[in-house]
Amino acid sequence: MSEQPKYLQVADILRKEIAEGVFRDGQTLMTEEELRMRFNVSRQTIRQAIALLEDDGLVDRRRGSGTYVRHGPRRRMQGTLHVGVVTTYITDYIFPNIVSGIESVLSENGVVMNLSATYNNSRTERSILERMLDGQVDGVIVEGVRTAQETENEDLYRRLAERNIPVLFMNSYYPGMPNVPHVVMDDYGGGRIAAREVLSRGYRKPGGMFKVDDLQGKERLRGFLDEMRSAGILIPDERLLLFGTDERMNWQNTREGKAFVERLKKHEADCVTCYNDVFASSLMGILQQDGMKLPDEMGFIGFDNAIYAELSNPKLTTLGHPKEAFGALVGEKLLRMINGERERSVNMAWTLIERDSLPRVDNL
Amino acid sequence: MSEQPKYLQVADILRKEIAEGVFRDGQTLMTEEELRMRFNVSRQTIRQAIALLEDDGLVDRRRGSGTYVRHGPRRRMQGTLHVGVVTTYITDYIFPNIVSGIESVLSENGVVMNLSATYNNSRTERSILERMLDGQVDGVIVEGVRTAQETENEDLYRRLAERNIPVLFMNSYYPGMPNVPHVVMDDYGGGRIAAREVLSRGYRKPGGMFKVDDLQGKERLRGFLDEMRSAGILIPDERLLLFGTDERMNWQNTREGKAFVERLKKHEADCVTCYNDVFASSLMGILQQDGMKLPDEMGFIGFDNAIYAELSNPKLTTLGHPKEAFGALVGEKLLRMINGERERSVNMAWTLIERDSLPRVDNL
DNA sequence: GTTTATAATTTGTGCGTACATATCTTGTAA
DNA sequence: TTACAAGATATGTACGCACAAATTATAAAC
Repeated sequence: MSEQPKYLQVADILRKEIAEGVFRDGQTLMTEEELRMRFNVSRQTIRQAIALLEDDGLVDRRRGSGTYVRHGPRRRMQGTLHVGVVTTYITDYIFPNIVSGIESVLSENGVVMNLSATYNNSRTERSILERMLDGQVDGVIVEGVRTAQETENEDLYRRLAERNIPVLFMNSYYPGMPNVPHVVMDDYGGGRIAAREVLSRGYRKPGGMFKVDDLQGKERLRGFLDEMRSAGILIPDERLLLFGTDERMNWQNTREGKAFVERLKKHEADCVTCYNDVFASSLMGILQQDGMKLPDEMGFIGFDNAIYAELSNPKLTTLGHPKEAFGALVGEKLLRMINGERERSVNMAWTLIERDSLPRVDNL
Repeated sequence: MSEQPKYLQVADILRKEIAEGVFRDGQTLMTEEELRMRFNVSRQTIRQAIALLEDDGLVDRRRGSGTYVRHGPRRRMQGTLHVGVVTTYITDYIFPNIVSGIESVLSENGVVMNLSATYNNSRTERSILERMLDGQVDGVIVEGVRTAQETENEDLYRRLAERNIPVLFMNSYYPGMPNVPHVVMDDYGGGRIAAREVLSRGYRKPGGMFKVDDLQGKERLRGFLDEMRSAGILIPDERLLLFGTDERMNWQNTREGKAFVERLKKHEADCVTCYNDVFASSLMGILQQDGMKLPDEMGFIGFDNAIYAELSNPKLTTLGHPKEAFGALVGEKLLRMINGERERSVNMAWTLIERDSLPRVDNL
């Protein structure tokens, strides 16, 4: 009684042993009677502990037969497999395309998809993952939330791992969890491609704006700066705008945002590499409203090749995200993981899509 | 011991009494001791029964205080509300728009949406609803599956009702469950509008193709035929093609489908009212491929005003589904239901959207 | 060797008791 | 009236026992 109730202690020990694979060979867990003697508690206490494991879907009890550890693919007898998909947004931007790619693979395989959005909020992510743990999903695809920081939800991911529920990160992952595979774009490489493109087209005062509270933005920025540096160009802070998710919707109203725009109007930079196409078209619109002629006076390059890229004026030169193909790969990978295969992480390559926003310029 | 274990019997009785609102006034359920005397069983048995109710989220136990019946809005202490949304499809057709409308309302209110698709399969619907029952959702929005037939899943809807989890049907509902409110389009009225439109533009040999295994199609067809009849026109079977979800993807390869197309090519009808825009544009394409000049040789009218309506050639005249506004209304209604209000069913009106596929014709 | 009856094993149900711990109520003192 | 302490009340934990019901292993019979 010292600290925790006995049945919880017993449950924790068994949980750990199951995770470690102690019971892998023999299909059966020890008998209640054996456990009773081992832990020197009453049988009711043992039963209380095992009930917890059963709730978690870790073991199956069969009257007259024994208690069996569920391991490997947890296919319920006649039930359909369920996969939870947790993205930051659902109906915006390129997410419908990615989700569509995932869904087509899952539905072709008779797997039900269960889709939720975190809105890049860690507590929402927590709430969603808790529900997934309650609801017995067979696999989870997650787009990490503010992955530049440590996640508060590592305990939930650990519980998923304890239950042998495969987890696959997409777009963005938590570096603190190296054992969980991910499928992401090669953001560092993308940053380098963007930088190289900017330079090769003759720009000499490159600037950039990046969201840096997720890995994508951090890596894109890092690649961008690295490539610039290796070309002998050091970008001063005045030509960079860094911001987080919370400033996303109204970065242009922040002090830093306004100052940045003012500096651009004075032509302190001759082009801007943008975190993604939303910000690129938003920034272009602001500058145009203030009378700047684009793309003549300033060049722009974005990421993702979203609809904005086609609709904006000038049309955006951008790095193309495979979207549907990306989602399909993610779905296929998770299905293989559910079937017990070990999967490696993937960094997909970007494709440059040349449009009108980054024309070649002549510098004396 | 006769039939069922005692603890199950006790649980069932309590479940029923809770559903009937016996404990509504006093916030607290009877104490374990009182229940023990009432049912004349041991306290352990009572606890076993109450544990089941707790798993279902029907009651809350507080050590030192008592056992409380959860009724009305089940807001978990600090947790976020979760709403399950079950549609037939997610990424196709007008569903992204409807879902987007729902999502915007829910996310504005800090409610997490949990989206799944049935693919119009009753067993998939069952599997999804079971997961929702496990995972403690606070409300459910469902698009009924093949609502022209009885549903096999009425038991699950009953369990949702027992737990005071509000359910709202959208687009299509089960007539056998009159107590569950729904938000649908006025499909019967839409059928009449389409018929009136066809007649007023001078068509004299109207035909139609309808999916009739869901309420929408049945009602659209009924309204269409009623309006025709009241105008003195009886449509022979040869000018109608009726089919179900399973024939959806390749109706044109079925015997009936082929025969129907052949009759159209012989101009046995001068216009076709179609279940929705997918079928309208699909049918137009087939006829055009066979050399028919549209819309001169045959008129078409669809339902829903999906993208197809804009993209097809000729552009489709169709009845406009409000999509986002529809979804928003659905979301708002469910939120009110979660807050304990009683909501009435809604039939939303269609708006005729005139494009090019149903031109006025001159008949001698 | 196969079948069938029997016994042993294992989990499920049910009762009773005791004490722990959190909460609520009541009474007393300031 | 407020604050605090003691007691009453309710659920939580833990033990023990007995028997039921399903499964599995064993032994006997053909």
